[in-house]
Amino acid sequence: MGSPPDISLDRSSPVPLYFQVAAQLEHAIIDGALAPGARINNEIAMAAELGLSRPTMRQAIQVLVDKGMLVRKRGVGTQVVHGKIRRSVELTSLFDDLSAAGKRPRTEVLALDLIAATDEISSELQIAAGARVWSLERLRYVGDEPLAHMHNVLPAEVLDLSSVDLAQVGLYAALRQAGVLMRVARQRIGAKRAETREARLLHERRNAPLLTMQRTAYDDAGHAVEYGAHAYRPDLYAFELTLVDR
Amino acid sequence: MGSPPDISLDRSSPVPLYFQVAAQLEHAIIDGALAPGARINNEIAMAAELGLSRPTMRQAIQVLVDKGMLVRKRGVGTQVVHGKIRRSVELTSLFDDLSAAGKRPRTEVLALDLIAATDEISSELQIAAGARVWSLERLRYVGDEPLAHMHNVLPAEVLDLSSVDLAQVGLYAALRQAGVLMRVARQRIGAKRAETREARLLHERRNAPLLTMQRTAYDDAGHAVEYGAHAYRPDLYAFELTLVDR
DNA sequence: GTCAATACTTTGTCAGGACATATTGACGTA
DNA sequence: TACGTCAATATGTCCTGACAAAGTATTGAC
Repeated sequence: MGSPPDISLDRSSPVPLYFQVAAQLEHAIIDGALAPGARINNEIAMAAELGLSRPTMRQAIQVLVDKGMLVRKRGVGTQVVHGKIRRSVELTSLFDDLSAAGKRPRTEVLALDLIAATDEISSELQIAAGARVWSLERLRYVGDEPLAHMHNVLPAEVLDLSSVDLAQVGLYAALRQAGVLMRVARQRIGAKRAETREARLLHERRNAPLLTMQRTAYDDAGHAVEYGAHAYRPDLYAFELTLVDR
Repeated sequence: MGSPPDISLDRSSPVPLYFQVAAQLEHAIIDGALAPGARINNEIAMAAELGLSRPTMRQAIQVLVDKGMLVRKRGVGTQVVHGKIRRSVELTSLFDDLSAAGKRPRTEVLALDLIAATDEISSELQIAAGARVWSLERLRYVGDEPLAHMHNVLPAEVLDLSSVDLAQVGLYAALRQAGVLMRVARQRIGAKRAETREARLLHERRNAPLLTMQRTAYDDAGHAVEYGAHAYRPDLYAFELTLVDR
């Protein structure tokens, strides 16, 4: 068994105990104090050391199992996953992703219009055909190079996009600021040829391969709040994710 | 509150109670007995009706929350997610996926060799350079059309691939049959141009866009058991996934 | 030395209980 | 009508306790 990392709990904090433990274990893994392949102490002993109940300890460990950082085996114990963990699948925007990766994304708003939803859009967003929606077209740059061409559609009543500085704020951050809690997204990742306009926007040749993603995002009441169709330059972007089989 | 679906429990079954409940709730959602947007009964009442403890009921619901089929809100209740749920992100092979989708996948093995791991392969699989690995190259068809060109590499000691009928059995099924429990995979999805040979294999034009995926899969002890590099025809395949923000 | 049985270890499942927190609706007041 | 307050509702967190199941180590017999 590995020696336990230094975990301290603040019982007066509003942050749940299980979350505090999970966060500190996660740091220990990321910092290397818990090495890949290392066995951590058993959950009964750890719970006793920290003065927690076992289900609380289990819940903390489960958070990291879900992130793919720990694996558990009945009769054996819990081990740090070998190999580099990139990130779990998360419901974040490209702006959030690039920012988190230390890249300074820059956004150019190509068009923002309040339009009537087409049949396709109304079907995706499950709203009445002809309902008012924001249609937002943007280019996202990293450095001097355009990385993504993005078209997003949102029901008008979700938020007033005209009052958001979309060159500075990612779309999802704006939704969060407006109190929209996104909980579920359906996503489809594919590839296509760059058409003439899009190729020009993305500094690629016509017919160059582009990585594509369509997404419909739903809030915590289950209402569709965004439909997006994005195209990315594959030399500048890829979807990296860690899958965990429970 | 919606009326509770008809849930029956077999307490003599080895299947955990929480799993039985989750499965039946899932069927109720898929069959339409629980409509999108519908509120399900509160967890305390449901636990009482089923003669379960509340944590067990919570665990069942959590399974479906993790699958993106239910959303929970404190003070309000638990609701079926609006919108069609495709599937959660799962650690499955393309063969499994296509089979589950009712498509009859056909496989053509192009090459199977026992080779010495290159530096790149040994780095990905975290094995010694020069160690023995299986190198497997295949084409996967749906109907008469090739859908994917796949190259997979596995450490030799994981299983003996030469004794597997890879035209009939998916690679992951073979690993499972050999007792390998895959738990975590790192995946990278991108796009590229089809090179000459690959284009010919996939019945595409040279330089056509292909959807790509590289994957390293780890077993439940954290050992890398597979590295794969796949290319798909984007007209025949896309990655569809449902993200859940917990 | 090998193999089978047993004991030990550790996670998985389940129960019952209590309190905290967020949400919503009803009601009262200005 | 609008706003504030309060109670009811429902999930979120945490605790104690017990048994089951899977994996590993140890021991004894051959």
